[in-house]
Amino acid sequence: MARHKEFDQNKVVNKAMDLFWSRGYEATSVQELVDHLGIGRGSLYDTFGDKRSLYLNALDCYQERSGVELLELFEQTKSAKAALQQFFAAQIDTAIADPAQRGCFVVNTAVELAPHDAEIAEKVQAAFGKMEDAFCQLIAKGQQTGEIVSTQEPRCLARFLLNTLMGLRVMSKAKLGRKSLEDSVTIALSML
Amino acid sequence: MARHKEFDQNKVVNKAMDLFWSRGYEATSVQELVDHLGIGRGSLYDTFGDKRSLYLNALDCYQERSGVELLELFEQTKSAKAALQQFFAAQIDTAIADPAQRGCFVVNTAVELAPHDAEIAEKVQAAFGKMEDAFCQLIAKGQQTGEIVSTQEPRCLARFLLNTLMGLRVMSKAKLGRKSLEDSVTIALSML
DNA sequence: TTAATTCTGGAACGATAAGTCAAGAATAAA
DNA sequence: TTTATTCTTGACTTATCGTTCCAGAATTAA
Repeated sequence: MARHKEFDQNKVVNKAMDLFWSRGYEATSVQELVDHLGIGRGSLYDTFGDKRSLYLNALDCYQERSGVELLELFEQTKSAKAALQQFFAAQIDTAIADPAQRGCFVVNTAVELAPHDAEIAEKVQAAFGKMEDAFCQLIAKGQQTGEIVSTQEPRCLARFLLNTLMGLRVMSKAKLGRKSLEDSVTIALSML
Repeated sequence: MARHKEFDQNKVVNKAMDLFWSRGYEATSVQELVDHLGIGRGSLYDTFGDKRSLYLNALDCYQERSGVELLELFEQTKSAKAALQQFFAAQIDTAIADPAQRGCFVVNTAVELAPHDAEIAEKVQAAFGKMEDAFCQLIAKGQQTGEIVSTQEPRCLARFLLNTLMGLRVMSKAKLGRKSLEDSVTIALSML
């Protein structure tokens, strides 16, 4: 009866994520979105409702993506400790390599929007919770095999690691140099 | 020859800081500033130039304020370790008590503006550097008295603590509950 | 081919943005 | 008191904001 959408909704959300991620919510105008997404203004509003809903879509998209990364981290055959070391090293590499210093979309959202938007705050909390859980499982695994010290609760250590990660993602916004980030990670992981 | 300013410039900058701190740069309009500052639009532009310059003034004001806090931390007679514990505990209390979840103005600035504004990025770097230096001196002092382990370089430990603090200030944006923050701090400080 | 439906792009909307400016009030030196 | 200067106020400008709407192109079922 009717024609199909001419654009791939998933690709459009990914492009929107790029913009929101690098510029933030307020600093990104709908006009910029229209230009960058390659679809018309009307299509944007028909498909997503409004700017905020598009942002929520982009946020979900990001979380899905980083969820996959976490799953890979968790399921790899290496030791838990090595997996964590590799994970944090990759975080530093990514942060240093990004010329736009986008940091982490969830952290950016937490800082810019969470205090003023309850629905977004919930999403941010959920994202943090997921990461904490992943760390927690990995640590518990490492404690069972004995390669991670058992003097601390896995949950507490997971929170500590999550906190370290969030710190990293802030520091990487300010071009502090690789050494600063590595020092923090080295000491944090020596805790395990 | 001419009349004086009717308003106290310092107080006005402090009020501007309040607004920028809780809403961020982009989400704060000049009209809101005018309403909240209690001065006219013209006075604002005559005195500060533009919105961005007023923001820079507010940022300086904030750094000055937290610089004083750090100095007090450093100069108190207690042990270095106790001073750090007290400092982080106070950070948590402040974060939990703030209904607006403003977090840290420097962190907010780092996330929202530093990647797109070189001058602001420099200010943020300077602020981070100051904190790192303060931590470093305190740690060195603690290592001299033997109450802090000397197995790590003071500079590295300082970076680690700074990272922990930045993490805290992000986590506090998302209403994660006191326990999460305390777990992170407890483990981080057990490193010393 | 026709009719029903949906998508598209851009014009247009009212609201609000940041920033300017001029006119009058206030002040201090002469 | 006069005069020169500065401050304050709010209306104004220009541009852009997010959003709505519509006319026409595109598509598919009948």
